[in-house]
Amino acid sequence: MRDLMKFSKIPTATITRLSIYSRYLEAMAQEGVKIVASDKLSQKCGVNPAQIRKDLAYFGEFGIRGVGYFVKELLFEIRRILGLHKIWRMALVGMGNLGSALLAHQNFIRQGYEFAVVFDIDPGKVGRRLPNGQIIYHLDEMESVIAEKEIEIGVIATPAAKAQMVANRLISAGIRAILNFAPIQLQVPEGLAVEHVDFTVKLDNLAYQLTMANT
Amino acid sequence: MRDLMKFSKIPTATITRLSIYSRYLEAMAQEGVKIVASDKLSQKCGVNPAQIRKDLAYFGEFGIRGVGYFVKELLFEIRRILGLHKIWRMALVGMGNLGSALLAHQNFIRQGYEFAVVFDIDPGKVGRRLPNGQIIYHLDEMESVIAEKEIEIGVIATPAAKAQMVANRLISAGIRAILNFAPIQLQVPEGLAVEHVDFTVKLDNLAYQLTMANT
DNA sequence: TGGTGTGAACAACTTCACAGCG
DNA sequence: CGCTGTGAAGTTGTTCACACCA
Repeated sequence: MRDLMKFSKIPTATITRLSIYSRYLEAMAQEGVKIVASDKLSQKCGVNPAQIRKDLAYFGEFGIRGVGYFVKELLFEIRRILGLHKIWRMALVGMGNLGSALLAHQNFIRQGYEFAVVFDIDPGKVGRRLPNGQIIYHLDEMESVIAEKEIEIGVIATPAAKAQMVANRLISAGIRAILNFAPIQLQVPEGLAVEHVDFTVKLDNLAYQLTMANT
Repeated sequence: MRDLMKFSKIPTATITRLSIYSRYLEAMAQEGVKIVASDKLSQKCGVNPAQIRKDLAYFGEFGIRGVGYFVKELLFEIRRILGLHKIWRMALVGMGNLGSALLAHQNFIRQGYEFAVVFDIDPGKVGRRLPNGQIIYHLDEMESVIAEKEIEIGVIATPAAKAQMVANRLISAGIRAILNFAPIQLQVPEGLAVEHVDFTVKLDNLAYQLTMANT
């Protein structure tokens, strides 16, 4: 981390790729691979080797010329860049099918994330205790619970119709980032971090590609 | 649809945005809104109005100068462009938590998609009949079932370790497109359509943004 | 020797600005 | 008059090609 000026103009795509690199570096580290060159990583990730080197160069000089990168060291650096030297505390909102699926995804902690609280609005669910130990809180308790448990990331897994309302409440409760699974574009104040996971859009892309292929 | 040459160079981002436009047009159509201008749609979607007009212009002239676009007509055109004038038959592979969540997502049919078959490998699940009427087939029956039921899109909702194997089998069974929820970059032959839904990457983006915001 | 780090060329996408038309 | 459709300008991201160094 040398020149902070650099950080302002780093492409989002670079961060996304760093995340992908880290995944393969993790696998390699586990297999006992010590050193990797950008060409090798390129094959695994489907990213141009020059792109990989440029992505890394934004943050420092991690490689050795004529050799490559030390797997463990590079993994450590990327995780540090991404901010994964700590556990991020998340709130899950919406205990439907998707919510359950997310909770069950137990690699989270290893990767640096945990669902510290769960919210729902259904009286039949509120108050129940989940296998992992969490209690389901009512939406109305959000403000106090989020402050108390020091939650930083809100995950919206509600129907689309409720998502904006939930986002508003998360924001006024002091959340700083939102991962949105509902199929709407959230309106949020400047500076708040939002990411959107939307597989219906991806399906439409596939439908388009298949349709075009037949032309 | 005038000049087919145009179609070769349409940005993926354009298709993704068309999908988003269609969502808001649907909402407007339901509310009885007859006409919309690119400025209005821009506010809803968070896309520059010139961008919207340019996206549409790839495919024809759908608007009226000085007026805007007829909501229903534009929606129809976009759905035609995306290939949603038919129901796409999909195979779900992996009946874990995520698989269940996907099956429960019942807007699919209205949007132009249906899970026509479900596969798993767990003997405790294979043969069971799901609420929607589908039987869970074993992976080994994939080749025949996919041909018989004329499946075009495969949806991978298995653990990462199995995803490549499943993809290979889907491909040799004749599938033409894959929606992959497993956190690995699939290796597939040229020309096969693949989309990847990966929320851990999105989380890493949020972690990075939060970390940077504190610098 | 062989692979990194990087300026310079290139390619892709977005926004501007305004002509043109209903 | 107002909003579309679009060339031209601007911006951003990617790839090349090679100097440089372990």
